[in-house]
Amino acid sequence: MKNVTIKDLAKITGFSVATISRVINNNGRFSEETRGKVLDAIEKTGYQMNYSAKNLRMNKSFSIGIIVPDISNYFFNQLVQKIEILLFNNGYSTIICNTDRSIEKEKSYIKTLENKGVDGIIIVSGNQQFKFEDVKLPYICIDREPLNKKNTIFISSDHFDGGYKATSELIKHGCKNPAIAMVKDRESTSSNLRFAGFLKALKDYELDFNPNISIVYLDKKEEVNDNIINHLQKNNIDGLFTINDFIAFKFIDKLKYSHFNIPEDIKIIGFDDNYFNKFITPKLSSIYQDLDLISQASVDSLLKMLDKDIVLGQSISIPIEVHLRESVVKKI
Amino acid sequence: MKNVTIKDLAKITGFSVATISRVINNNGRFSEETRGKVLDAIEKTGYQMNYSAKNLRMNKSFSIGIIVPDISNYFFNQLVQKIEILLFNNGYSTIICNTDRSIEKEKSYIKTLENKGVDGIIIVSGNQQFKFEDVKLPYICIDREPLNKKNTIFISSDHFDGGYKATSELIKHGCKNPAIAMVKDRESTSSNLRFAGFLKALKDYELDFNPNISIVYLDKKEEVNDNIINHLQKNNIDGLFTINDFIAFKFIDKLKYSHFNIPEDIKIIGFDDNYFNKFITPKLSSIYQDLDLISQASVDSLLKMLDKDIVLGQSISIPIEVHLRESVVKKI
DNA sequence: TTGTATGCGTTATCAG
DNA sequence: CTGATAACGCATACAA
Repeated sequence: MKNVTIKDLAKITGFSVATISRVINNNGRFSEETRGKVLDAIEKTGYQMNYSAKNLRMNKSFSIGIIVPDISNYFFNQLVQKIEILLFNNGYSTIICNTDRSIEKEKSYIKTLENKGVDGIIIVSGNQQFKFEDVKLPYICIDREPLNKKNTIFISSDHFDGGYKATSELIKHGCKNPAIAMVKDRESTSSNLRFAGFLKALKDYELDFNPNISIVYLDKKEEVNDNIINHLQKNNIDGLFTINDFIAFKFIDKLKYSHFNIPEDIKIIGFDDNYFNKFITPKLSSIYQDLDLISQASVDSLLKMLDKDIVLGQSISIPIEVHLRESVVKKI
Repeated sequence: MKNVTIKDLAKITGFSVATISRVINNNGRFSEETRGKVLDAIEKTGYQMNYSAKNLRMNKSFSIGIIVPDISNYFFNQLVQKIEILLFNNGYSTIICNTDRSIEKEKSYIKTLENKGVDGIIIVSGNQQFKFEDVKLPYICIDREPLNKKNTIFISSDHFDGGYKATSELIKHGCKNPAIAMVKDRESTSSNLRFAGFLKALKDYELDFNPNISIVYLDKKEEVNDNIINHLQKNNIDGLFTINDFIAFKFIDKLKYSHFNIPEDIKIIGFDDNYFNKFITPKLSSIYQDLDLISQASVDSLLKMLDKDIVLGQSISIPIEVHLRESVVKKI
């Protein structure tokens, strides 16, 4: 059964393909009667638009690429899912590219995406080193501040505020010697800002900052080993702001086999507010990022960008929320 | 800067577009010398294939739709991610459709996918009622047994074995009165088989089955409420096989506020082996599904199907594994 | 308000 | 081994 085309519709209705096309796209002018007849024919034949032809003709592909460091991470996979749905509802397909935090992969993916003819790209977080000077497609950045903001939109949670509030909560609940746990050599706009927020809180509450003590570095595999636990013990760390929830999970798990009690001896707060925070023991406090707002803003901006209907160079900041649970306050 | 096309390459090299096309696709015959020249020109110009044109001409789209009941579910989102990567590596884009377990949405998505011109569809789990008689595209089924297997491939973990082994482990570890927890009115091939495995285990170990006691139904929101806990208490349920890990999480959370201790008073085992099982207290036992094998088999089958290089009607069964943890055995 | 004709970039057929 | 050309389905400039 051959697919029916506008040519067939033309034959059936007696109009020309041009008129059919106009009715379908609702542009140009035609009589109501014509519209009715064409719509009838479409109904009867089950006509379906051939998007390859349309795309070729209009030089569009109705697909968007999204570049993300690590799709197994809660925040990223939620974000991708939400963006995917929003784009789908706008008629776009989403092509997901997982870089494994490798700059080479990122570059190669961007090439592939250009090659595939996507209409635009959403770049999520990732290593700061890579510049986008040579990306010709419209793109927006989530959580990674581009060096040159002139021709893009930058969307991000207020990570500085998140780091600040996370640390402040630890201090307000009695921590005299809080530390931050982060991954060695993993630089990103968002983690840098969270760290800056951490520092600012220490300063505002007049606590000392000693980089050798107050920063707990994990290796790339994010392993929490005995050395790290010893470090906490030796230096009387009584509060821990982990750069994300997943790392907090690993600390909580490891600390079960130590002399630390949470939150009595050490309080912990993470970032992202993973769905499972409520199900671990103790329930994990965290900084909540509004995934719905972020994805909505991203898709809106990108689609407007495609329509050249937006001023470039903007930065959009999404507020965070503190979600306090047992890992900081026993009774909640 | 206009995109360079094979026409430009033809002009540059002095060959015809036909020859250029042959070299690019490596079909037909041409001299090594020709190939070299063309490849040079491609290199120099940075030529990129226009897939819309190719797709139009070849009546292909190099995109695949995947229909999934609930992307927020661990098993489904992992599966989708893995399939997405495999397809991408084969040059295909993936269009993800989340049905929210609604048959209407499912039907409408299938229409949209046909409309978008995808080359094939992967259908994951979902309600059994829907028939695929009218799906014209090639499709494969994961975890949902199609009524008519003649023109598809059916891929699934061995859910019966999973249900059997989960229940057997409870019994072997001392449960005299195990129950199964499942969602009311959510019929799927996989949950039916898990349930069948549960029944078979009871029978083999000569335990009674009383549907009013041994089946714990949750409502669609999967809420574990006080009534349910009372039911466990009143009927001396000492083992619980939950139809997935997520429901197990909710039980574990709720049971913390009851007189039950896990695993002393009641043992729990789930299904899917969620990544977070290791991080909750007690660590959750589960039936592990091999997501890599499932996704690999699915993509392989579908791609072969597109090449008409596979015998239809096959069923592929993927073995499961029991992962025992603290929720069944205290020391592991 | 409608029709005609052209071209988007590619592949495939046929002829040389 | 290579070239000329038609065709894929659609949108649009221009003509009527």
